[in-house]
Amino acid sequence: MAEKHSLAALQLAIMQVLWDRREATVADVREALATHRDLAHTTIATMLVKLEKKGHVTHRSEGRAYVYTPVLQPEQVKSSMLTDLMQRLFSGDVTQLMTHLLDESPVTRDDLTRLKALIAEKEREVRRDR
Amino acid sequence: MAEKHSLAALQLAIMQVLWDRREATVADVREALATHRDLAHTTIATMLVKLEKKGHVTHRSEGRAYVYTPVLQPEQVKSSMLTDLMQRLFSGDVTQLMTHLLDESPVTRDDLTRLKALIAEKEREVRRDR
DNA sequence: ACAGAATTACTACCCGAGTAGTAAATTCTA
DNA sequence: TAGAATTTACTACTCGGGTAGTAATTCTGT
Repeated sequence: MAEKHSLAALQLAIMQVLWDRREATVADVREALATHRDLAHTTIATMLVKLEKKGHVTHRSEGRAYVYTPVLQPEQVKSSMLTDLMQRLFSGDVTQLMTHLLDESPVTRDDLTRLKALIAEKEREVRRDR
Repeated sequence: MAEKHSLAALQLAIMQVLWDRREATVADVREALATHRDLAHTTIATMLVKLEKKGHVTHRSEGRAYVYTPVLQPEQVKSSMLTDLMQRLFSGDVTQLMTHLLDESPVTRDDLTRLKALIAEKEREVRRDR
């Protein structure tokens, strides 16, 4: 039962950093995002507090600074968000989503090859699991 | 060039109604959503005003009431939102998205069969188009 | 013609994301 | 050890989604 783990843009960006490094201080996060956006130190700090309030991260003290760690795995959050969108846009129907994707986004020959491989793999799994 | 046509939950629900019926009054929308949620007439009205301000709908007067029509096709909006999420979650990589989908969501044997068909179809298209 | 129903216009709130300043505490450094 | 730098705590503000009340207007049935 996928919970409501949806995150908005900046919050997700912050989580990505935490997932990447397994843990990070405010300064770390800020620096990691610096290439894209120059945010105030306090902005990141505020966001981390909010993320902690929502249960997405925890922190421990280390010297003067807080070291934040993610609580959930990226897969969980991504699943949650994807499922959410799939629900809203395609009534939760995977096939519909895929159809749309194949029709409306630029899919290369390579992508198709990879997809076929993925599906073959998945078929083997399904067969094995039952 | 997918613009920023993202819509939040209620706004999307309203658009779905408009797409379904091609046009609708506030009362129509309200009634259509009534099974799920009992919103005040004015809530829908406010939302439609906001949607109009964003360019998602237009209206014409018909008697005492406004008849609203969608400006964009559902595919455009869905593409935009899906692309958006794909960007944020999977750096815009279709294959990654698909992989995640196959790994983390409940995909039935039937789904797989349908997907294979879709891909075969798409391959024919790609071959033809070049 | 008029009471009542329907409808839009306007206003107001709450909430969470995002953004950041200021104050206070802590730590580093010359 | 005094001053500079770092960092958290607290506060505040904007913006958009969501929600709806009240007022004004317009129809509609009797």
